[in-house]
Amino acid sequence: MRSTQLFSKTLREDPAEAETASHRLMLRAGMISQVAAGVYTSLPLALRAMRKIEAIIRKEMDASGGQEVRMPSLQPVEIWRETGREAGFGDNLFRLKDRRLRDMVLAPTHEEVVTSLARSNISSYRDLPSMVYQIQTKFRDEPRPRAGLIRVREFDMKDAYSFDADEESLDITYRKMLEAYNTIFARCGLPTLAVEADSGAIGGKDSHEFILPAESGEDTILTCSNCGYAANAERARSQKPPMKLEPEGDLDLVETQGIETIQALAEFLKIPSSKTLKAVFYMADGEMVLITIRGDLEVNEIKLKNLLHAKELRLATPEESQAAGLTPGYTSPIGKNNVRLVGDDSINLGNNFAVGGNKPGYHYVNANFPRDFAVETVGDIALAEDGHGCPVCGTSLTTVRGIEVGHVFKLGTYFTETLKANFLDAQGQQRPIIMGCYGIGVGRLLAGAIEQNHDDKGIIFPAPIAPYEVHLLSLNPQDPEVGSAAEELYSRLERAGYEVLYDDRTESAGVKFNDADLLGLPVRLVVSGRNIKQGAVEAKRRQDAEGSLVPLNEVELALAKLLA
RNA sequence: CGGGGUAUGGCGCAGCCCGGUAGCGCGCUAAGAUGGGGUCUUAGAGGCCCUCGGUUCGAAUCCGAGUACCCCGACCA
Repeated sequence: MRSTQLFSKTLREDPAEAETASHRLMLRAGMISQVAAGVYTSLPLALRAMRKIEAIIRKEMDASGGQEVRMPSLQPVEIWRETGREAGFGDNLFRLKDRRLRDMVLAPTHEEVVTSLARSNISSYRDLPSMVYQIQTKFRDEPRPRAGLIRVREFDMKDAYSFDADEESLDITYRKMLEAYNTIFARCGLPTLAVEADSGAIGGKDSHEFILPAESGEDTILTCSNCGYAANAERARSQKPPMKLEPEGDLDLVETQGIETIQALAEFLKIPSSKTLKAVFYMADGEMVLITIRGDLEVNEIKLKNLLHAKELRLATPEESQAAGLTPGYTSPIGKNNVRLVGDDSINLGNNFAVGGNKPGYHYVNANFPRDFAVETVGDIALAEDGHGCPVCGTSLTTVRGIEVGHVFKLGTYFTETLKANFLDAQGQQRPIIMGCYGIGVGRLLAGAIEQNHDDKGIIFPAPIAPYEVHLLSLNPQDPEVGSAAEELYSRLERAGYEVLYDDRTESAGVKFNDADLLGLPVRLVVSGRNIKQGAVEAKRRQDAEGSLVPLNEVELALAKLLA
């Protein structure tokens, strides 16, 4: 491709709206163009990179026994009602009406349709296991699209769905997919971390996310450098900092006028925050729940939601707390019987806690569980944090920020049961098919790749997903000698099958070098008067500081080395 | 949904406080010079100043109501 013909242009200045590196660079490089919040046009350079990612994905999915299909985005709302996910997705679901005023949705994912498909195509254990996948557009009305292609409302996703007869078979499929995913990301030149993840409201046993480490990422991961444990903070378990047990003291009420936060309480009483218990008020499916957790820990709402089997969970409003007789800053579970009481298991780690006095201006000291208060349920509902112990080996956990680029889960039989996708087993019994699903965000992976691979001058594309392999610059194409040498080299490389972006513009050398750095193609070839005099071109990899002169007739040899 | 911010040629911005019919840089067009890190000169083209309403002889500018986009949060009492 000649630069003079390329549809998009680079920008000399940073677009004002873009703060995240990948967003800024993709706009400047002329890869994407915004249409609305979270809605983008992919220009030729971005599309080529995405096609390369897709090709890698297809190859691995096919190799794992997947068969490509194409399901529609436009779907009747009824199947979403059947599975309960019309409500589940809520406002994230794009809705529209057709001309007969029937309710339709733009699909955010395809479990409903694929399960219906399985119902009509799979009837016997002989049809299992099997897997279909597609690379197709998803629509999700995200509350807050952000950072260019990182979080958008319309995006391409590879989604695969597996069908198995039993759990053992699903295990095999699942492990095969974990491997395929590792291969895909490795082949894209992108190191990812497979981490344990929350499987969401639908349930299912195992779930892993593939995280691309990046500072700008939205996910927080806890990892153990010793045993390799890695989990999303949403569900990570941890060994909470232990506290020495003391001889139990007598429960006592002390005056603490104006002391309303854990921090103030700890300072006032000259004790660590881990010697306090804090009370947090939630509404779980409309019911007030009082959470008690050690003062140095935070509530993990996802863990809490899972523990309570709640559909909807949110913090209680001040009015709701008031109505339940809970005094902000001074509440404890002691003597409470008008609300549900739930405790984090940290209430067992330590004793003689300071807790709210249940009247303004007072706190109890030496509160002990279960001597002084009861709770309906005790469970792990605390957020795992940097420095906590690894749940497997006890080593101190560290946190990493990252971008979720893939997610795999064992779905089990939720969809096949509600949509009655059964098969006949060898004994002639009807049983629900067991499903797994596996997604990769193509555009997000591209953005993540740039997030991870750039410097202050621009993108540094991993070779396997670069829009072109070679950036051929002709400095001063007006010069007949340079011009014809560059033209010859260009057509020679094209014929040899290289993907070349040929900067044939009559721009100054500086402009061309800067644009080449911005686009970040793996190898840059420079044809100039001074190189040609020596019968050579300069070859330089984007990530290297210096290039080297290569004789004209050895360019292919050099490229083979530099692109390896 | 809550908070903050922005909206003026393709991009980045000034002008607004103090109302008088729009300007700068980049990019674009043309010509010439230059030719290894955003080079220089000259001449041009390009704007319902987000929308609607109001005030006024007159509104990019003042007032009101919208809309869009960006950022933060959606979490501890």
